[in-house]
Amino acid sequence: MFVNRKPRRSKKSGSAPPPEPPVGRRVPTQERSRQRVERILDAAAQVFASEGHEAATMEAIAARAETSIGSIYQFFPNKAAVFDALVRRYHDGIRTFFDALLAGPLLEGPWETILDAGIDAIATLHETDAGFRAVWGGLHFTKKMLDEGDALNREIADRIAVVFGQKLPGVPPRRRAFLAMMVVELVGAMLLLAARRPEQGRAVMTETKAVVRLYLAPYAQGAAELSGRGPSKLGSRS
Amino acid sequence: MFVNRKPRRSKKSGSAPPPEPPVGRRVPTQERSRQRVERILDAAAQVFASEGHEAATMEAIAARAETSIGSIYQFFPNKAAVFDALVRRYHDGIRTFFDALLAGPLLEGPWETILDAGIDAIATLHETDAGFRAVWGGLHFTKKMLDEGDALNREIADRIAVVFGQKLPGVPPRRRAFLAMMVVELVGAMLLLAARRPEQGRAVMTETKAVVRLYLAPYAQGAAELSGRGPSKLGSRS
DNA sequence: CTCGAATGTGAGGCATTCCTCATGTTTGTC
DNA sequence: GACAAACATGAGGAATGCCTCACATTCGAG
Repeated sequence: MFVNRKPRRSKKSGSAPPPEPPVGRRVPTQERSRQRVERILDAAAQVFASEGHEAATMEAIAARAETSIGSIYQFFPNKAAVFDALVRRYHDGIRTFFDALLAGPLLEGPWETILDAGIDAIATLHETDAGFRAVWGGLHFTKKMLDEGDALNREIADRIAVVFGQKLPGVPPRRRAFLAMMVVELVGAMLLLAARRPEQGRAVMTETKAVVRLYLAPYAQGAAELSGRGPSKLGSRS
Repeated sequence: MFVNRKPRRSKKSGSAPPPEPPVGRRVPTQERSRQRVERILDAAAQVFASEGHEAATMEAIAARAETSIGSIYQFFPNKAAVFDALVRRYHDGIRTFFDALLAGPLLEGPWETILDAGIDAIATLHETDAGFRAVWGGLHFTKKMLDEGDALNREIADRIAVVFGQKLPGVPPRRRAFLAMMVVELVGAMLLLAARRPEQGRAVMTETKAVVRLYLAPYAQGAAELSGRGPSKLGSRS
């Protein structure tokens, strides 16, 4: 466990510390320390991704960041805060990623194109960025982190549901949200699989696109009445 | 890390210990201790599943098993061995599960029925057994454990590929294996999702069945030539 | 340059954890 | 009942990890 140490907030007596961040640490004001914080987060991601979670000690992170333990504690109150910050950084990155994706000219095309391009883009991001990979797949050793990952997935699903509203009209909102959730989770899981089996990674993502297309096809414009599977009440059960 | 203690194998001198398990510990011969070993493994699964991996200390496991730390070390050489045994136990359980599933009269029916019944059965197992859930989704904090989980998935996929050989003729073997892998991983991921969102769990599994059916439909008897998607070389890339 | 504030450092305190081992208890056999 | 082997126990040794704090260094304004 991380935080169950005695508070021990002694502080030198004789002077009232004026600002003092309530729970966090010093806020970096110089460029130097801002870079240091970045290096610490990079190191945390690298150590976690390559050495595994057991090896992610503060010593190891400090060493990889080429700094000292003390420096870490200048900016982070404890170990959990480091990983919180790391998670937040990558989650923000993913949000930005989706902002860019859904703001581009992509939305003009048919839904199949959007999906294919979106999946390709995420796959590339996942392949490229080790930190993203670590946060996406492996940083779930705290209940809180798992919850935050889940919350991010819901957020992404919400955005996709909006797109579905435009591209798959005639599907009731609840069902739309459910479909979006399924797509997000499905693609996310397949990303993990692709990372776990590098030699088949590309093929996995190709098939993932096919799966999602097949899954959504019955809901595309006008197909609802033709096939047996149309918009239904599924997904709104308690 | 677990095992990087000095061997310290002192042993009393003066007598050649005749059997002595090479790396493990005593092999339980009495019924009493056999039950104790079971209780220890149960406790390990429970602690891990409910308290999370950080709380899975030997003390906690001993307490939950209502025994002493010393007793654990009577049968397990170290902490890693406990989790190894736990993983092995549940993996064996899953193998037995598939043996029963694929040996029953189920195989006589059409492939859709087999898939639906199989998915339902696994979902029930996953819902019922907390230990299974812990091993399936959360015991991946060691490289070795992740690898063993991956190996198990491959094993399951191999068995399913055999069934595909009977039920989806005309699909080349490599493609069959790939499809089986996709199905296994897809269902596995959806099980995790269902556990993460209990209120939608049933709906998720229902949709999973639909996804898998849609995915496999083009490969069913005679459909290969009709649709655009037939047996292809996909999945055999390096 | 001067000086105060911001920043950087790492040995060591404190807690926690794994694991051992001397001692005590139970079981099965004669 | 007597005895040995199997089994059970938990205090404590050894290691490790988180975090602090006194001191050193760098920065930037005047």
